[in-house]
Amino acid sequence: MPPVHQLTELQVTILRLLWERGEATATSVWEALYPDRALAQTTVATLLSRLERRGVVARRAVDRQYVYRALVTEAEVQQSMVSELTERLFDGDVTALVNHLLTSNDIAPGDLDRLRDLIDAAESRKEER
Amino acid sequence: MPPVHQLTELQVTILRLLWERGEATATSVWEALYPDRALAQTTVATLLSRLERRGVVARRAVDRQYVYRALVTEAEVQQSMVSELTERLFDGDVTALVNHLLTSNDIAPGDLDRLRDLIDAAESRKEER
DNA sequence: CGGGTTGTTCTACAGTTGTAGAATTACACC
DNA sequence: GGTGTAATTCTACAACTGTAGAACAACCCG
Repeated sequence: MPPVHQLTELQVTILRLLWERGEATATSVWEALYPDRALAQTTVATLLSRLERRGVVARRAVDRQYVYRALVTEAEVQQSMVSELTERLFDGDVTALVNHLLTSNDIAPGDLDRLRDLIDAAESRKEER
Repeated sequence: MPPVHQLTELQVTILRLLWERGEATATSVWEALYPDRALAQTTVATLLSRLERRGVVARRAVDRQYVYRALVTEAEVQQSMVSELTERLFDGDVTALVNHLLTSNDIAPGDLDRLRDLIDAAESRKEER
């Protein structure tokens, strides 16, 4: 697994499409993006080429076009970006991050119960080992 | 409060120093950074100037130097960067983020109990309103 | 007053990103 | 076999970032 370090918003957006679909051509990525971001096709092609050069995605030739797929998993990117952010903004203190999330307004009423369940699940996973 | 959008790692590192200290001269920021990142003093000065131009920090002249202070609060930056990340990587689902954190190895044994307390606290805050 | 010291600003440069037109390639079909 | 058509690659550019030397300003001290 290559070092993911940081990806920009647009790069992640593209990766998400690849994760969802497994594989996709440049054109189909462009189409999927279009409603939100009306980029030129060549722009998307450029982005994908650069990601390929960086080793973030790979491609294979099919017919007359390339089909791209992600070389990094969603979990890997989440892992590295979240821990980067935790480190940077919360001094590595995960509970501080969670506390921030709880204090923010982004929490829906039912979420709190779901979180308790998640914590219980995490606990039993821990005990198992 | 100005739109913070995204800040790079180094920019946040500098801001953190300003938050800790309230105010700081370019030189003292440089000194504090030095053990970790051996930058030239002029580099740090450049960074601070640019942040000032962007309205992220302000400065006032004292003696023969400038004293910088942050114009954005730590909470604001956390807010905007975390929700940005949640949006981007977890489709805005905060519980998915927390779940990721719980599943990762960054959780210390005692953290789970602390999190339960935090959830309880969040709940009573919610009920109060 | 002259020169060293210290801090700030200017200028510069390479790398990355978002952006996309221009050029090229390769088919597919008449 | 010539010509659209569709895709890829090349080239370009502005903005931002990390990086820092060079130049400048202002003070302090002898």
